[in-house]
Amino acid sequence: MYTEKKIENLLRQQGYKITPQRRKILAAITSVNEHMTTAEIYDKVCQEDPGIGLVTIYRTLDILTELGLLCEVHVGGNCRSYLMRRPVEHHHHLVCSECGTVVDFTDCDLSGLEDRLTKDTHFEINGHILEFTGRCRNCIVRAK
Amino acid sequence: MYTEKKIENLLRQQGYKITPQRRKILAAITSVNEHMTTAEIYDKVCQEDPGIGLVTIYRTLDILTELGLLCEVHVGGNCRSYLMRRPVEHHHHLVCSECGTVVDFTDCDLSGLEDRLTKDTHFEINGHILEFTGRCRNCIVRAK
DNA sequence: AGCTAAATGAAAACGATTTTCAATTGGCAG
DNA sequence: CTGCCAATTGAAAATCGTTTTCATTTAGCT
Repeated sequence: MYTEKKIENLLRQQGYKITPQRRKILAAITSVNEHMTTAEIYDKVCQEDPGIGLVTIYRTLDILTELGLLCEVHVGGNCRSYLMRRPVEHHHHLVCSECGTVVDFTDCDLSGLEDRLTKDTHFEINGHILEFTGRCRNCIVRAK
Repeated sequence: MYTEKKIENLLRQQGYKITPQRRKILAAITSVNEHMTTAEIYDKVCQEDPGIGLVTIYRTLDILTELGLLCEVHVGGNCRSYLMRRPVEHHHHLVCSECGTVVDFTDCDLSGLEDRLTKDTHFEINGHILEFTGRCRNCIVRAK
């Protein structure tokens, strides 16, 4: 689990400056346990600091993504890429196609499949995306 | 496997008209066994009919996607959604992060994982995305 | 306190996709 | 075969999310 402070130190270590804007962005991201789109993060930060530029959000999110502190959800017909909070450990998503709720899970044993694919295709596999889609409990109940 | 004719009939059945433009788009898509972006499909169709509008490509691809005759690849940092050919059968992708080559594979036994997730989360799971990323044989060789 | 490279915000640029709208056309009805 | 009308088309403009540009500000070392 990354605290705001830890992330700040990480940024400093990498030579990035700690600006008030970045502090607010970190505060926004770490305060929420849900997946958020860029726009949602922007909105949240704006509540604190209406003067902040959307560009700054993008730039900061880019840095955080590059450092592996954030990751993205790849789901949905239009393929909008949703940013989400702290992965660190390898994990996956279960996404409700009705309300967008995202549940994380970590264990996925794909090593057997990966081995077979490596053998068949001679690819050097270095990662995978695994996402389940469905309807969450709430949406099932609501539909009745 | 869908032939051009079969797709035309499917469209007709659904009340869509068969126009010369749509014929050319179908010809382009069915003639290629590779994954193509919208732009690539557009280019290909343009070789046949330079007058065709990109809009028409988009509209036709939307229809075909809705009818389940096409699907998309969800991979890559910027999450560009690549359109590709005829899925019909459930399948997955192995994508080279360097050159973009896509290899399909069909078998993925995720039923155990799916069962466990259903039990844990009470989601009604109805699908999944599984994509491996890596470097293809060519790119590995080239890098040496 | 002063300096400098990094960071910021506004505006413009951008690429992919969608909407608008007037003109055209496929395909059924007569 | 002909006419009609809703569906389809293409051009242009609009839109969306993201990136670039650039002049101004600022974090953080000296």
